[in-house]
Amino acid sequence: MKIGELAKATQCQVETIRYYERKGLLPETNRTERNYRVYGPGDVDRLSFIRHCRRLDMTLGEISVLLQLKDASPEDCSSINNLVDDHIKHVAVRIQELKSLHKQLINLRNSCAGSGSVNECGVLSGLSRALVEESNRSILNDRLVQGTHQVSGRHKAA
Amino acid sequence: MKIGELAKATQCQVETIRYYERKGLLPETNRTERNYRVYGPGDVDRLSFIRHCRRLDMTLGEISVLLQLKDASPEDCSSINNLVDDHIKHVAVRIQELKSLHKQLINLRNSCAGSGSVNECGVLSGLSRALVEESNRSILNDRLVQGTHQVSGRHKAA
DNA sequence: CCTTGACACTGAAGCCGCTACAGGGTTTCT
DNA sequence: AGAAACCCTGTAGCGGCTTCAGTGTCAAGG
Repeated sequence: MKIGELAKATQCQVETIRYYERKGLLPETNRTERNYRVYGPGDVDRLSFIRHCRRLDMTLGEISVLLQLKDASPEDCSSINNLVDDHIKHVAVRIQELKSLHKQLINLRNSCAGSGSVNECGVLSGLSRALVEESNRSILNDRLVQGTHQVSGRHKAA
Repeated sequence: MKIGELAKATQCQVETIRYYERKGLLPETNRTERNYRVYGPGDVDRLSFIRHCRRLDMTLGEISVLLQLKDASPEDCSSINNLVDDHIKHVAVRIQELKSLHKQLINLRNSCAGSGSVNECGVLSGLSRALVEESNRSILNDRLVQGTHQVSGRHKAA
């Protein structure tokens, strides 16, 4: 099968496949006489695996490690489980951060009395002040949160 | 005051200040004879505002809009509130996505019986299959989640 | 047989919000 | 006077792609 067919089979964009190849997640394939990449069912499996991992928000680095463990088929699965456990922790931390953020934003929003002028509004002045509440200060503290906004490429395309 | 002092006053890195200037969030300042940027108290306010917004994970685009509204001081604050409301929605959506993700990961992790071989483990095979549960399928569906992993620059520095 | 359109290829640049570095000049302190 | 600490510009890097420019290939229809 050619790259376009693989793309359809895995719900993945053609460019993304080539990108994964460059990054070493997919092996370099055989080529046709005319230099087209040729894939087999094993490639569908491997790419599906990668995409599922990405959907679980693992980094390409983590996925790389998983693929190596998978390829090596070691005796026990503890290294895989450790990786997954770590990832679960990442996600849990992000959720806590975002919850704290959400709380702060709601507080901020509530500081607007109604439809008065900006000067009376409280939201802008709230933004001018440090508005970290006592609530979750220890978590959010001084760091930036990041990651609320989705990268939109896939959505536009799909 | 010079750029380093502004940086200290706002807990912001010097390079970030110059970056904001390039991006148009901070105006181009006066310069000394020797071409050093010179800032006043108004700049501290403006940069603090920007940093607080960033701490609330707004994009520079959103902050730009807020700054314009702030500068223009319109009659009512509804446009500001709308922006903040939208942002709150973004955050809420991200939290839901991450919760669903977390659930899926826990399920995946539980599919490992114990310390058997990888073949029996279930985690890898789970990753090979689509493992979106019925639970939150509508939300996560086919899209990538992203943003679990923090960009670490600031932490290293601080 | 020729054209049109869909597909394939490479390489480079763009997105976000910075960070970091190279390679200079200036100021401040000892 | 010399060293450390600051300032400047410009460029490249991070992740995970996307997009674009420019070219080549292939199957179907007129």
